[in-house]
Amino acid sequence: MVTMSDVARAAGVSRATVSYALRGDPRITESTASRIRQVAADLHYNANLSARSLRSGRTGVIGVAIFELDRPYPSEMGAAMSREIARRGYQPIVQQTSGSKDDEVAILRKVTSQLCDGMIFSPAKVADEELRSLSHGKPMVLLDDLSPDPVFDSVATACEAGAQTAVGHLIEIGCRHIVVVGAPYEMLVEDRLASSVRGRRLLGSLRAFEQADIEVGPQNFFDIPLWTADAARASARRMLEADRYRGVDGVFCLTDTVALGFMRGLADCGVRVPDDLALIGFDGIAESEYSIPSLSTIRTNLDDLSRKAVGLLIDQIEHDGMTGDPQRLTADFDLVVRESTQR
Amino acid sequence: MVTMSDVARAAGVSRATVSYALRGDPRITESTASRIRQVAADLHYNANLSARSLRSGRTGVIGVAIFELDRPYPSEMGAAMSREIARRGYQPIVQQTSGSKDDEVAILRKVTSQLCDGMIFSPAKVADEELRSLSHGKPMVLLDDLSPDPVFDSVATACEAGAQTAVGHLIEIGCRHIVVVGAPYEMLVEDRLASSVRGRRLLGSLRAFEQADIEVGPQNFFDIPLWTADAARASARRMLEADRYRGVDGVFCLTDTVALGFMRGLADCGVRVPDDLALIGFDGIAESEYSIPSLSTIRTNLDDLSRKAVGLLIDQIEHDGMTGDPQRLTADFDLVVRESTQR
DNA sequence: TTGTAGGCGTTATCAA
DNA sequence: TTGATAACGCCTACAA
Repeated sequence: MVTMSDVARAAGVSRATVSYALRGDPRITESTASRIRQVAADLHYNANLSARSLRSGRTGVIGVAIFELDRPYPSEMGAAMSREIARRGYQPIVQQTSGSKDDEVAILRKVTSQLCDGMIFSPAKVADEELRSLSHGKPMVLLDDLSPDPVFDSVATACEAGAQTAVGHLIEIGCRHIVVVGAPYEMLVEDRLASSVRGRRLLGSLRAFEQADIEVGPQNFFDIPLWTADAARASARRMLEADRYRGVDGVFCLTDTVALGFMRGLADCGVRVPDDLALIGFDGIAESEYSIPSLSTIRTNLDDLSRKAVGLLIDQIEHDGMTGDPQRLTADFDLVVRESTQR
Repeated sequence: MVTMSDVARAAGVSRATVSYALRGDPRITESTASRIRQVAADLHYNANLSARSLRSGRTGVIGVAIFELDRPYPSEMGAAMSREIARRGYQPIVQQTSGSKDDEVAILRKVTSQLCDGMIFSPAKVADEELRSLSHGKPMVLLDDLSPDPVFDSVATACEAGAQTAVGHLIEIGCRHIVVVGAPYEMLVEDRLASSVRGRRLLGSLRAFEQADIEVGPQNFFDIPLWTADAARASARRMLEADRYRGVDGVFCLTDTVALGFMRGLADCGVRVPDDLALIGFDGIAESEYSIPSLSTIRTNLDDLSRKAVGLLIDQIEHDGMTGDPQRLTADFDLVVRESTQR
């Protein structure tokens, strides 16, 4: 390994001079500095991150922890975050939490507080208070943290407004019996506070029903065991066969992945979209554009989400922590109308 | 921050003893060790990775650099690698190279050689020799590195055998005019050595044609500008309108993403799959199971790929470098027959 | 404008 | 079985 001392020796200066020169400190003359840069390049010198970090407490790395790397929405989000982090001059690293609490904790302990100057984190299992102690004061921005008593800055997707728009769209194109797929009716009662993404999207749906003076009951909600394409596909038949859902002509799936799985399940049963039934999703994943039929959806603007999240985080990093109360921003979204709701 | 000294003081022992105890060194009595672990836990002590790494040269982190985080195949691969790395007791981090050479180089210089004990890397733009110097002797395993003169251990997808199986399947179900989408006919001549994934898949296709005594020409190959769903979708119409491809009844797309985009493009033109035209892809991404119609494909076994790649890498890490010549393994695959080739 | 020196938290080598 | 001590490579006051 070639160290700073090697560069210093080769350039005939001291280690300190090399350090200053490479970091662009103005006190070193340009001629000396450029000679040193040349020597460093010739020797393939690379500053040792561990040493620098040990000494300065900075690594220039920002971490992004997402749920599952192999699901479309989280991975598109991770990609957008990575691009924005790089654009802001930091090195992005991505990790998957797999939704297990142990993984979340391990990542926080080992990686965040060690390798990263800050972290963008989407907490699934770890509570806000625990996060605070795990973060050891390191800057952190949360995604879709809906806890009533936030500890960190956060950015949320527009769950309520988006869901309201989705269901509103179904109503507008003339659907008479609309079902929201992905959460049970009972949840409306239990989680009226809507401290989860599911709850928030449910709430937004309810708003749309209320606004159109549509009375809702269990027949307007259909739960599935997991938000996966598999579960959604299998569930479609169950819904079609249930008396309660007879005559459904419009479905809002709480995510695009669920929508695509559900659409596939409908195809398995010979139900045509949009002819027999209109379908809309939520997220705006890439596949929604290429599916047959293409899927209408509420598209979260991931560039906007990333800009907001990374912006908040870098503010914290560069100003030594949060200034004032935790902020909560919301990402832009738009309604994308495609074939699946074309009547 | 709570350091080792704090733990040592609180436990009434020296720093060295703490270090040994926490790392399970047998020379510390179990009673002392467990007392120290208790104290460390009480104080929420976390070993400082930078310091540990500076001193020992190990971080316990393995990096995975993939092309694009938001494309299905790379992201599924990243997820599988992450799981395998974690299973082997290391911390996985993932980075996207975006296919730009600068990004690849930056990641190698800043992250690999610094934060990671080793790296799994899929080189797009950087040549083997350059990699060697960038890696600074750090363990590395490459994916789909087909250079004739390998420098690193690598794992490849079964491009040739897979493509041969795919085209063979189309022939078997009775297709008479088969087109390979994703590379031009001319490439067959230019790249007979097949030092790229594209070339290898082309070569495999050719084998299948030869084996069935089918003469091939430009009418059996159709190039698209990029391996994206977008480009594939737009290209479908162009192919259907070209004289040369009149009467096509079977298509092998060089990746699933291309296949799904192409299928969408066929739908745009009113061509039905599989009735008018059978279609098969390559990779085995999750969406291929849920598309309408579902997509037949050559599925790369990502668990097998990960086990092989991570296995090779950890061998290098734990035995201080490669032993002997670079190895080249190949991942298992299987043919998955679905609706798109059901006749 | 450049050099000297001390220390960041850990691990490894000794010595006790 | 444990403890003192010297690195690891870099950064930064401070001295020259």
